[in-house]
Amino acid sequence: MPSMASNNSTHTVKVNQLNGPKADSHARRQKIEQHRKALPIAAVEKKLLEEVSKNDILIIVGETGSGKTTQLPQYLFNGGFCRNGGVIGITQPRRVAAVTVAKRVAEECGATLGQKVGYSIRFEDTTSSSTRIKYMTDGLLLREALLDPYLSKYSVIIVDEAHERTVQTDVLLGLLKTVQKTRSSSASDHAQSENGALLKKQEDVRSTNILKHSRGKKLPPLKLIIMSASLDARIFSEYFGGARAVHVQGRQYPVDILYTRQPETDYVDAALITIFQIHLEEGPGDVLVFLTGQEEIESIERLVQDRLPKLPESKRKLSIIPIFASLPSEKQMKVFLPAPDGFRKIILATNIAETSVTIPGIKYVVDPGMVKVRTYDPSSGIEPLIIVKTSKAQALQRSGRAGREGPGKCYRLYPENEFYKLKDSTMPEIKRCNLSNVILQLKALGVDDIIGFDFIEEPDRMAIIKSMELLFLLGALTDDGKLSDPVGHQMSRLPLDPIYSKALVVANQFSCLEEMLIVVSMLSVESIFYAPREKLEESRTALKSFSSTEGDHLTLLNTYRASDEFLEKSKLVSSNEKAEKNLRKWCKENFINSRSLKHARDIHSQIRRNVEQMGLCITSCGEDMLPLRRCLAASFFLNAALKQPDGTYRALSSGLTVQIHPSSVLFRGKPECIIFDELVRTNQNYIRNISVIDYLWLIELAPQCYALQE
DNA sequence: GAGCACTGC
Repeated sequence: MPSMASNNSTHTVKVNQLNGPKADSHARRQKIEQHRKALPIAAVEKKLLEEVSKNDILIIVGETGSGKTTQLPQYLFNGGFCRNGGVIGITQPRRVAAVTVAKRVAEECGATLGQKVGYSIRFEDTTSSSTRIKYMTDGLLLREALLDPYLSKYSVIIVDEAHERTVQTDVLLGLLKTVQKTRSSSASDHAQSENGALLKKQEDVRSTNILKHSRGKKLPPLKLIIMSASLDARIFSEYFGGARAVHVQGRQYPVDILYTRQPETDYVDAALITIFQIHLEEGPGDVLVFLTGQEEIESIERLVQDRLPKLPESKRKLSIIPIFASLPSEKQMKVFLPAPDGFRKIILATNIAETSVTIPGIKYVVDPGMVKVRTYDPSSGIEPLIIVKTSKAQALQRSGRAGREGPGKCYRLYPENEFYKLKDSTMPEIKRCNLSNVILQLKALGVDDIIGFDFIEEPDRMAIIKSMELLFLLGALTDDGKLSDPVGHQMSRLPLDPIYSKALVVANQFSCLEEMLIVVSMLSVESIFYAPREKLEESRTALKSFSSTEGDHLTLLNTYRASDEFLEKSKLVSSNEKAEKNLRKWCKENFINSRSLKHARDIHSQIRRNVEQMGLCITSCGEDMLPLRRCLAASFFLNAALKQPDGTYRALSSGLTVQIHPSSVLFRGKPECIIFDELVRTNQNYIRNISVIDYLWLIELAPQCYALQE
């Protein structure tokens, strides 16, 4: 291994001679350089460059703290991999990671963000024509592929965190495998061919390779680097034809793993006992407890508070901090604040603390070994959340949270032999989710044979068939399984659930695109309304001013319009910033989740641009909401339900007995025929976001599914 | 009369 001894130590002399802010920045640059050189990956810079030069595909297994995400792109840039204007693209599964890493790397390069180094995520693109190191989400790169099927601007693509195996990462790997083959083996005359022809042409490429080779300009080959933190690189290596894998050391403090002697019957109770045990017997340091959901977190919080007065006074200095995704962000921020003097922080977290949020100061981790996951039942289309045991990889990830700043301890609330019985890794998302969106995107990329597509791991056959069927019934696919024109093509361009895309594509014919843009934006975000138990009455009164007797979709429309009107008025008299702040206050008064509303506004402006680019005319139905409800029927027809004599409903496509969720404005109304947005299974089958329709509309607008019954 | 892990375009 080449030694990477410091080669510019002579600069140190100069630094001491400088004064003022310049000296500060110089000192800072030096500090950055020192930090970079001390990273484990720095020792293998030269070796890595050689490996990338020699191999078109390289798997890098980098442990936590190796520095791979920030350093490798810089090594490649300095190693000449951006010659001829090529861009190094690095994908991340999460937005925050793309943003924070890009900022850090820009600083390390001494560049302004958006110049040499930038990031691009949905709603936010900081890159420019001079950007050479581009961090982005993997979903965004997939979208880019729809416009540029050969990803021609990239000379290197690094897929980071591939071990997480998100749907987007898996699809991206399949796409990149083909893109790379095409770019290294064939002429680029397809580059000028129409979008979406990429994989369809793949067959021709193989058979008429030489012929194609002689025409057109050749695209430069694509270097592909897959980075994973899991110790097992085999699956990636095998997928890429026995690709070379290299290992980069990490830098983590040791974490003591402790197990229970016996299996615990009640992990919540066991967690509670462990919290107190750590607090009373262990030295200073904060505690991170992994729980499965909000309910568990709130119940443990109450239990700890209840027991606290029973402790000796000197031992009562515990600060309990809950964190989960739906918590308002200002409350989430509390995990980053230091506890009051002498207090120990006990952080009660969901999976959010496993990868998304890194909390400083954690010395102890309590891991009951359970996690809540979404599953998918292809036959009913329901995606229930269930509590299951974690995988070994997950348990390791959790315990690692205790060793970031110093040696730590992890308490696994199960016996050691149970650990060995756990699955090695979590089942990839693609094997347990609805595939309709994935299939629509692959079709748009020209993959006609979905079952024959080279997935790193094959999805369930039944799930593929069910999703194809849905797309066919929506009119996105033709009889022979090809993307339909224009409906399928238009739908694939929209970053939405296929049913929502369908609603937009047909809204034009109902002259209600303006309204439908708002409705699908509001449906696309987490719940807009919140009703805290202690203020149930107040929140209900607030909702009343927006509610419509015709259903929740119109209620969402009214809400959006009311908020928009408020914001516009506010902007007339205040600065934009002040107006946004006023809007947040307005949200609070009206029991609306302002984060969700902001998200809906962002989606709205994006999809409005999308439909304009498609050349659709944005029409409005004005005061008459009938066309809007008919349009909902024309797109949500698979989610239709009829009232039964006992007051429950029968979902027409699945035959399931369902109930209107109590949060719906139609909960008491009980109309004869309705369409709904989603079916959730808890104690019962509940349907949410519902609108009143006429059964005859279904026969008229969805004859492929409904006929007049004799 | 009910509660929902986490991401992403």
